[in-house]
Amino acid sequence: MAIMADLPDRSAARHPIRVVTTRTGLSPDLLRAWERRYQVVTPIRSAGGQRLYSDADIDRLRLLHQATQAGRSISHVAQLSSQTLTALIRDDSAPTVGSAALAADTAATIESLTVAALEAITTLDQPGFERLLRRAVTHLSGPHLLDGFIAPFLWKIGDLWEVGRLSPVHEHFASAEIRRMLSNLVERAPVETNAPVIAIATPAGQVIELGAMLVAATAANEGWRVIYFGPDLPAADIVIGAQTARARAVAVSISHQSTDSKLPRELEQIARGLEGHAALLVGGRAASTHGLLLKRLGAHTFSDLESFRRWLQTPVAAK
Amino acid sequence: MAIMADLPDRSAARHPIRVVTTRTGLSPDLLRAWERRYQVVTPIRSAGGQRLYSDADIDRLRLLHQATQAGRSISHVAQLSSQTLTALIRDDSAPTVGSAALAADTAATIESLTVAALEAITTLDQPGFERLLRRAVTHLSGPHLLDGFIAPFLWKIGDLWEVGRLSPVHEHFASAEIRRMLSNLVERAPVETNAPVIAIATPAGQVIELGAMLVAATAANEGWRVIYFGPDLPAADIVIGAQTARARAVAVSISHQSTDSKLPRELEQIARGLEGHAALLVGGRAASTHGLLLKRLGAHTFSDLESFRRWLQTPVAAK
DNA sequence: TTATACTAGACAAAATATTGACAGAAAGAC
DNA sequence: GTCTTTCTGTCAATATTTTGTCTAGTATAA
Repeated sequence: MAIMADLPDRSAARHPIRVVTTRTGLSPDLLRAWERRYQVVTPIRSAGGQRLYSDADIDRLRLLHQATQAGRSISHVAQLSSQTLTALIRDDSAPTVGSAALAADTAATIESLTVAALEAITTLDQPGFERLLRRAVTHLSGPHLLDGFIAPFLWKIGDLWEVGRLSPVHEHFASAEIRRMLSNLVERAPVETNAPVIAIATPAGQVIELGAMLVAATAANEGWRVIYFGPDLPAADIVIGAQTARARAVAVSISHQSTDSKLPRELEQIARGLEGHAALLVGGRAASTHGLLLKRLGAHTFSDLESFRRWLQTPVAAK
Repeated sequence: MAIMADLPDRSAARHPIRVVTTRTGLSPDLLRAWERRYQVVTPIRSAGGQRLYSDADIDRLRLLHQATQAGRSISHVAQLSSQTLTALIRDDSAPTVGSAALAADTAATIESLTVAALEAITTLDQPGFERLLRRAVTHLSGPHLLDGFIAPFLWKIGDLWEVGRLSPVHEHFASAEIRRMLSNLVERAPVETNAPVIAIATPAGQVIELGAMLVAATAANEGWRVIYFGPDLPAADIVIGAQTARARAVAVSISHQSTDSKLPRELEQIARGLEGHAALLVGGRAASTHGLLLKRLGAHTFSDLESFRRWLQTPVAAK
């Protein structure tokens, strides 16, 4: 799968401070201050002495950012392990009594996670599946989690379902759990107050919502403020919503491809309604079907999360 | 055990006053006043002299908060042990849960929350709405939150939507946010390992899911283990799911009442499939429409969350 | 050459702590 | 019942700590 191909490079990649700033929402000054005062991370240096951050560094900085946003002082959380941090953040965002202990099993690869998750789904083992998802969130972060685990996993479930190896209960159960996990992810992503807004929905007639939720999680992960409208929303309403929320971009997900649909008309209406105010992004399994139309409308289409993520990362000014 | 070594040391985790404020709902001033006057807790201090609370401190403060809200004065309960407090609170809250009368201040809280929430929805103020929901979760507990705030609020939105005062965007937006909050509630509810299992779904043709989520949150709140299948699931699959998960009860929510539906046949099929293994509970706006049929099938029907909650509370042996 | 990054030091804003005070509510005394 | 007295939550003033940002001068990268 093309998505998987460029994953390995990611762990070796190093990023200058500018990139870290856009991805974490922390200013360069603050990054240096944290490093100087508390050694929160220790990026390697280039030949000339400039900082080069790893993906792990960025993940850690994100966690620290969330912790401080939850009211903790940087000096107290700076030395904590990533695991402790995730546990803290989870509890912080849940004012209700959270007494569940975090399961800290051995680090699990995506492969073993997938196997175990499929097992949990077929036996409808709710606590087990929830534990697995939580473990995935703890051990994989950002792109690895979404592009590398969740998206392929959903594909797999879809395939098994079509073949008849999984019944609708299993698919429903998995969807509900994954949906909860994703919406939590969106909720907990650190967002700056002046972050650009992206509105996410599924056009009228499209009731499958998981693709849209993946998109939402990705956008939140890249520092955008997400306003999520859910599935099956008429074009006119998508436009109203985008305007009211002052969205910089509108992403719609199309996964089901019906023959007699009024989808083209809906898409056209959205594009015209947004004209100039916001970019229209279209993704999902059935997006490419309407490629020509979308190109004419000036919309961006995406075949995978990776390219969508890249679009999100390009500076807003360039759009 | 090697695994334990990796566990974040929860007991060692310390929290600054701001975090305690959000978790307990007590203002910083009040926290300091209680400590100064009655030594309700004695947090350790950081090098700079700032308070650092333990998890136990937070638990104790929560108990004290509940006790005072139940009408006891802080000076009387400040010295009591946590056990005594728990017993007190249980006795205090027991009578009020059943009665329809809300405490005056609770009613006021709900009123102001409702007004603010409607405002946030119409302006599509995502951060604001999220903040409101979080505040609701901290300030209202269990029945008050669900029966008293969320359920009526959903009705209100539905009404406004029918009248045309709210457009589908607003309704979609509110639904997505509330759904997230409810699924969080389910996830965080403390569940004992041998708790009875309840499966929750919406029959085929019923795509409105919020009623089912309310039911799920209520059940989780009453200590049941919830397995959630989501909307639009065929009868045969509901039965399979209930059996696989060894559910003691199956709750289905019917909110949409269509004329030509195959709903009666679906309900009948579920009832026959469960025969003897699990109780069938039917709720939702349109449940009463099928009252006769359901009675004949031996199903329990509920017109509100309150009666549903009572059923959940009756000892399992009696069923 | 121009934009970006680095160090070191300084500074202002934000959060917390302490003490003392005050108004309304609750409890007791008469 | 009415009148203290006590209790309780909140607020103000001030001091201290913590934190994020800024400046100045220098160096690196494209």
